[in-house]
Amino acid sequence: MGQRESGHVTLSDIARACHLSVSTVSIVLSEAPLSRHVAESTRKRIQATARRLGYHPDAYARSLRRRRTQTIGVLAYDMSDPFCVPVVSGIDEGLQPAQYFSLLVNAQMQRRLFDKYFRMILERRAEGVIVIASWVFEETDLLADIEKNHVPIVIVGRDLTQRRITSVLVDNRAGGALVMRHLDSLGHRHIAVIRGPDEMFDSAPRWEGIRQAAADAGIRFDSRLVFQLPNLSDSKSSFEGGRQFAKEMLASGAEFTAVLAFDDLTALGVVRGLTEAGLRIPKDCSVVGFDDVLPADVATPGITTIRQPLREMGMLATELMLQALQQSQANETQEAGLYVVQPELVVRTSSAAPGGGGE
Amino acid sequence: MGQRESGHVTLSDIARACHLSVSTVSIVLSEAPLSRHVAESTRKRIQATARRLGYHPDAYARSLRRRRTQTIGVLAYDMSDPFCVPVVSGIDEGLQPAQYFSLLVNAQMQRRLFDKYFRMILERRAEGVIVIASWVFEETDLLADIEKNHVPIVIVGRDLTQRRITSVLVDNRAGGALVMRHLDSLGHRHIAVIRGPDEMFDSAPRWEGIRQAAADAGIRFDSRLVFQLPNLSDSKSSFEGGRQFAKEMLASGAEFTAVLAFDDLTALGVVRGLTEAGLRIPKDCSVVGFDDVLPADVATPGITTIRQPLREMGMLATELMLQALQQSQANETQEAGLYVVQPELVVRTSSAAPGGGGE
DNA sequence: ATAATCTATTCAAACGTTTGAAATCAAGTT
DNA sequence: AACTTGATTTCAAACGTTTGAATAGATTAT
Repeated sequence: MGQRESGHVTLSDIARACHLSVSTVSIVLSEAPLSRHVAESTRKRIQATARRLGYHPDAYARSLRRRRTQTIGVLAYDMSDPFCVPVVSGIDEGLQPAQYFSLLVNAQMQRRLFDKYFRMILERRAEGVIVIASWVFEETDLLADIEKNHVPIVIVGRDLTQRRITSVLVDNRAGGALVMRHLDSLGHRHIAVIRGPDEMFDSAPRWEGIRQAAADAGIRFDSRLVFQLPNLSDSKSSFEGGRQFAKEMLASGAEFTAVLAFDDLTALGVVRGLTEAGLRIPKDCSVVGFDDVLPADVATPGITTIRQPLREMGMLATELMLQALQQSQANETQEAGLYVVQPELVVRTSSAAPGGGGE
Repeated sequence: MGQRESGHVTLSDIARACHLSVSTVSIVLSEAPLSRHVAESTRKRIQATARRLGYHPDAYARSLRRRRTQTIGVLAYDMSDPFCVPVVSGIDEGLQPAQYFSLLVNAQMQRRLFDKYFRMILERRAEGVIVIASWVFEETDLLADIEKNHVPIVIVGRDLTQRRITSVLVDNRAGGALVMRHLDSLGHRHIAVIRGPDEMFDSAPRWEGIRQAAADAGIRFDSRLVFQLPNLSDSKSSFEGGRQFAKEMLASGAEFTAVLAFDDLTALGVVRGLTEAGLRIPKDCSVVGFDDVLPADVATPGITTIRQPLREMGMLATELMLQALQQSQANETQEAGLYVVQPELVVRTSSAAPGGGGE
C-alpha cells in the first residue's frame, strides 16, 4: 500500500498520506525557498512520512522539469587499460563537490560500442562529455550531433584543439626526453627502443622527445634496435609485443645495455623476454617504461617509468568542463584551450648503470 | 533556430519543421506499431528532418512516460582494485543484448560515497542493482529503501542469501584447497601463509580450504609463519603488507620453502620483500597468490594463482538480474539463489619444487 | 444509401516533478 | 467595514515523450 504500479513511492503517495497537496510536499522535500513558509509541524510530518515510505525523488521527472540533469558523460576507450582508471577517479573527484554525477561508459576499443554509448550519453542528456582518448573518436559523425545539441566536450589524452575541443594531455615530448636523459645519465650508450603504434597519438611526440634528447647526448640508435608495436594493440598485446621484441633484440646480435619501451606493459614484456633468455634486470640490461600504471609499481624489479599525473588530469578535465558549463549558461563564447601537464620521472630498480649491479 | 531554450532538439521542433503533429513524429521516430499506418513519404520526411537537426530522444521524458529506464545500477566497491574491472566488463557484456545500460558508480571504499551513490541509483530509477562485494553494504539502511521500492538486487563476491539477496561468488574454499594442494604436490612441507583481513568475507572460507587441504596432506603450519593482513587495506596496502611479512618471515628464523598469500597483490609484495633480501623466486622460495589480476600475469616471474572467472561472474549476475526483472514484471515471487562458481588453478613460474631450479 | 473498413493523422491525458501565481484564512491597521 | 499584511497552502502549467481513443477522408461491402 502507498505505492503505485511502478513500484516507486511518489510525491502524491506522501501527499495522500499527509492530507496535503503535492505542491506542499514537493516544496518541503526539495527544500525549495518557499519551504521557509511551511509550518514547522507540517514539514516534520512530511519528512517523517517520506522516510517511512522510503521516498526518493524521481530523477527523471525532476530533471525533465528542471532541465538540468547534473550529469557528465564519461567515455573511456577501455577500462581494462590501467591508464583509464585513475583518470576516471580524478573526474569523479572533481565532480563530487559540484554535485554532478558521472555517467561512465566503456567503449572497450570497439567502434560500434563507442557510437552506441555516445548516442546513449546524448539521450541521457549529459550536460557535457569528457572523452578519454580514443582514435575512434575522430571519425564519428555523432560529433556533429553533439555540437548541434550544444553539449561541451573535453578530451583527455590527446590534442584536438584544431577541432575546437578543449584538450588535456601530458607533455609526451618532455616525457620521452626525461626518460632518455635518465638512461644517458646512467651512462647507457647502446639503447634499444620500442616505439608506439602509429595509430596512437602519443607515439610521435614521445619518439620525438626521445630522439631529440638522444641527439643532444650524442647517442645514435642502431637501426637493428628500433622496433615498433603494431596497431590495434590492446593492453595485453603490448606486453606480448615487448616480449617478442626482446627476443629479436637478442637475436639481432647488436649490443645494447638498455631498453626504452613505449609503455609500462611493453616494458614488462621486455623484462619477461630478457629474463627468459637468462638476463638479469637491471644488472645485464636496464628496462624503462612510460605511464606508471599499477603493474609497473608492484612488479619486481619495479619499472622505472614516466608518471603521467592521471588523476590530476582527470580533475583538470572536470574543472574545465564545469567552467565550460558555466560559460554556456551565461551564453559566453567558448574557447578550446590546450592544457599540457608535465610528466615526472619515477626511478625504480629496473634501471641502473650499465654492466654492473653494485657499481 | 529549430532549438528550444534547453539547447536540445525535441519532437516538437521536428513537428514544426514538417508541419505535422508531435504524435505522428513520435510514432515514426520511436517505431511504434502505429507507424505502419504512416505514409511512406511522411515517414521519410520525418526521419530526414530528425537526422538533419541532430535529434536524439530525451531519455528522461521517455522513461518517465514509459515507466522503464532500461538501467541497471552497478555499485563497485573500488574500481582501482583490478578485481572489479573484469566483473564490470562481464556485466556490461551481459546487459548489451538485453538493451539495458549499466549505471556504474565507484564507492572507492568509502562508506559516505557508498550511501550517496546508492541513493543516486535509486533516484535514477535503476530497475535493478548489482553490487560488487563490499562490507559496507551490510550496514546501510538504504537496503530497506531498496526493498520498499521493489528494486531487485544481486551481489557479486559474497553470500548474502540469508538476507534474501541473490549471490554470485567463487568457491573460496575450493580455491584455497586447490592452491594448497598445488604446493603439496610440488613437495613443499614448510609453508608460510598470509591470511586475509577479518573484514573480508573471502578470508575465512579461503583459509578453511587451505587448512583442510593441509591437514589432508599431513602438513602443519608453524605458528611463526602464519600472518594476517590488517583490515581496511586498499589494494596497494596489501602489497605493502606482503612485503613487510616477507621480512618478518625471514627474521623469524623458521624454515619455509613456499609462501601462500591471500591475494595476488600480497603475493607480489612477498616477491618484492624476499627478492630484496636476496632470495630468488622460485628457486629459493615459491610464492602463490589468488585472483589472477593483471599484474600477476605481467610480472616476472608470473605469479601462480587461483583464477576467479570474474568476467563470467559478472555475466551470470546480469543474467540473474534479468531473470529477476522478468519475474517481477510477471509478479512472480522471487527466490534468493546462491550461485557458486568454481575457480581454476593457473600455474605460472613463481612456484616450483622446493630447493631447486631445474628439478 | 448506409454501414463497415481501412488509411493517415491528431487529440489529449498521463508519467512525477517544480514553481510562479493565486487562494485562503487569521490577525492587525486604517 | 474595508484594507493591508503575513503566514500557510494550493492551483495549474510546464518539461518531452508515449499511446489509447478519436477524427477525417477514402474505399469497399451490403
